[in-house]
Amino acid sequence: MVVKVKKKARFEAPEERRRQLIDATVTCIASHGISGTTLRKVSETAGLSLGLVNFHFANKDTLLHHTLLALAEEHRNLWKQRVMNTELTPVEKIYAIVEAQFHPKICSRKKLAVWFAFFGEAHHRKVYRELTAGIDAERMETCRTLLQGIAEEQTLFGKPDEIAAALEALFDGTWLNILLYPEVFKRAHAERHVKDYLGLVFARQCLD
Amino acid sequence: MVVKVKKKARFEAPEERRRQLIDATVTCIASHGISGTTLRKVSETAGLSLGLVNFHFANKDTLLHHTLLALAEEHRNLWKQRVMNTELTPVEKIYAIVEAQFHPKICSRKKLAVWFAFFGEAHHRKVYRELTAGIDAERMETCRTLLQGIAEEQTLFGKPDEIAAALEALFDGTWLNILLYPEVFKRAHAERHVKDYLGLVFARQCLD
Amino acid sequence: MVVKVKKKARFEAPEERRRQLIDATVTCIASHGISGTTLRKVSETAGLSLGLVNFHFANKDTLLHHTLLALAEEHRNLWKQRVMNTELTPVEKIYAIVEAQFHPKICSRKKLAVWFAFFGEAHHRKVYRELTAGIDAERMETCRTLLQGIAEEQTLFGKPDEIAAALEALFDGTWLNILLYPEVFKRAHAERHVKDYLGLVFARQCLD
Amino acid sequence: MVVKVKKKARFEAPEERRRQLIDATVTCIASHGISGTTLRKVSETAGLSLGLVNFHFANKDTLLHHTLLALAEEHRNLWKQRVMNTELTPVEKIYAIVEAQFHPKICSRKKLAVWFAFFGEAHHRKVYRELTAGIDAERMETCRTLLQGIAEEQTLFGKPDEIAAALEALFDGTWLNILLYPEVFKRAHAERHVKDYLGLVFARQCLD
DNA sequence: CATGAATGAGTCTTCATTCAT
DNA sequence: AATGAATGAAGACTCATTCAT
Repeated sequence: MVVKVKKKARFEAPEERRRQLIDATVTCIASHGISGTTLRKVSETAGLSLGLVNFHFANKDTLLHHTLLALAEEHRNLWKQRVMNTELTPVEKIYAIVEAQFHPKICSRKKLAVWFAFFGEAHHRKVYRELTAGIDAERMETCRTLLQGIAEEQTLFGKPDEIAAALEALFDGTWLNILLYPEVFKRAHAERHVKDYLGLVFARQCLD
Repeated sequence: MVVKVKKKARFEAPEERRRQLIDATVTCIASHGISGTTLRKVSETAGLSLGLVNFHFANKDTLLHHTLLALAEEHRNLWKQRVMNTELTPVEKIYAIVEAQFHPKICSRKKLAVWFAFFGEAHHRKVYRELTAGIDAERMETCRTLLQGIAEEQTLFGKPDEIAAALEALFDGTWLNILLYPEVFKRAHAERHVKDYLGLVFARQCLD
Repeated sequence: MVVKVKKKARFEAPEERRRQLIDATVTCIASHGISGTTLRKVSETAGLSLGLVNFHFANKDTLLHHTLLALAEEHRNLWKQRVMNTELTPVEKIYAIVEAQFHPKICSRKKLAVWFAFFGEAHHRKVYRELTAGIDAERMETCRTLLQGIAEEQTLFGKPDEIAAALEALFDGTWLNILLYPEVFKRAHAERHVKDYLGLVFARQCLD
Repeated sequence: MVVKVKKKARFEAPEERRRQLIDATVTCIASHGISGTTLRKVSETAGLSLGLVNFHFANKDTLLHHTLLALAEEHRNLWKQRVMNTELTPVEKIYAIVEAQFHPKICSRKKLAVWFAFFGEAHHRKVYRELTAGIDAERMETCRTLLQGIAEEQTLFGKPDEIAAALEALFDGTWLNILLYPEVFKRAHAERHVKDYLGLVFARQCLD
């Protein structure tokens, strides 16, 4: 005799469902890449039915779009909130941005994998640019402005523009190293390397 | 009466065929990513028949494998040959490695796209590691050794280990920026930023 | 505090609801065909909720069934009422049937589209037959009987049976032409053509 | 033990394959309508694999397109060839067109079902118009021209334009009746009715 | 009565791979 | 060696239907 088991998750708040699906998408992208992230795998990972994905997100692209946005906003919120803190000096704010970059919530291998999944295919790169170019530019501009302010106070080895650009490159490059060779490159190392670079730029060694 | 016209490219040297197919694969990955690179597209791009792809490469994975290897070896050959040059000082060798990294043959957007295609998906990342971890390690180790040698001669702001690691990160990070925002980040800028970093490390500013 | 705003159309008379849904179904079938008529589209067209459709009609087939019946009955009522009119001569009654066939309420492109939607698929053709074969036969039989009566009074060029059959064919064929090429074939033309045919049959030309 | 049965149909001439698939499509549309004609059913009906359909026809729409064209051309070839016959009088040519319309090869229920399948849905109606409006117009124009020629020789009850239009309507209407009520309406009856109509138009009865 | 989230079977389409020629 | 027709598994997406609220 067949006993109908009561399905677990019906009638959740819509926002909650979307969040569940986005989380599952992050997990899937991390494991299988974007093209290997099938809607079936996402639904299974989320413990929901296949059709539900398309009910809450018009199509796969929309789901990916929201997944990327969710990560981008989580990251921005983290460093923005720190930069807003009026008690910090400009130098401290820059360091805070570095720390946000390598914060465990942001710099988990799972999430790094998602970023690089978007970087890995021309189509998704375009989507990435459309969605987050602004956020990237905002962070870089923030750094540049802070550096400019610092430059008025102390010697800076390098132009603010170029230091900001190098910083972005270090952020991305260390992320990639962590993703590729996690046994060798750890979050703490990455943070250290970037801070060491800033140490050179802020010329503490020479000033002393 | 029907006369069978002889097809253009039959009975070419097998090595030539494989090279053609690998080039076509690079082009396809750059345009459509790995998952969007179908064997049909590769064969059409190469101007060859579909069956030929599976004839020369057991399967798609093997084709990708050889494509990655071809790029990795091209890159290694470039910097190795320069580092071998006994007329260069260690400092010059390091700069030569940087120049190789941003050489137009290596650092074209097409080829960058291929690298990041492999970085973008867990499965391909694994392949990448298996095939090129050695090459990456070799380059980093070479830098480290050179830096160690330099450290015996002059003040170095940073430990050779960490400078080598930061250098790798800068390489990858600048590549990514070039790939993502080609209008903003150019090869020449990238090279400049890395060299500026080395300038800080080699402490020229302070020494002078 | 949240105040639940009363939705516009709740607790309407059930018959009214069904009528709304049938009208929406007609509209949808005309635009998208039967298979393109989804319950969601019907509910949206009617401005009602999705669940309501299945509440008032057991399933899609039932909804289609009632939609067809509604059109068939509307048509029958129109010609029946005219044929009942005891003041008309048999010839006038036949003409009245023709006029009913091309009455704007019956012969709108929207409704023609629905008829031919049912004709277009074996399954729906079967449904059509089950529901309206009787109505079709009734109309044809009415014509035949009228023609038979007329034949006793005047020369008729053709047998009542066959004239009735030809009439049916003309009805359907002109409808199809209006549906297919509305710029070329208008309701008025169609009516004219059928009446011209009757003119030949009733042999006015020869009698005069 | 599993014995691999040799698959029957490999490497047929491409044109032959397309013909097989079109035939299967006609069969499927007749049984299940256009929306019920799945590529799987088509491939099974043809005894071929699913993927092959999309190999020979870019997509379902293209397959339908070619199916419709095949029927339309078969029909046109039949009446055209007869009208070309210089030994026939204009009246005989008109009758030949009628006979072509009800020729067993053209007027099989299977093929009628396909025509009305296209008539039954707005989207397919549009396709039908785009593909065969010219053929329809050509046939009607041919009739009109023939009738005009006849009118110069003998009394014609009706204007050539309108007779041609009525003829088209009779063609379509009788086809529909055959499709809907095959037990009642037979090909032979339909042909008879149309010829009777022409008999009235050509006014034999009155002339005698 | 009414709602709309949830389900899952079914459809079109793509594509790596095979293999007769 | 070379070709490209053929295969079938797998993916995105749709939709009738159910059902908790």
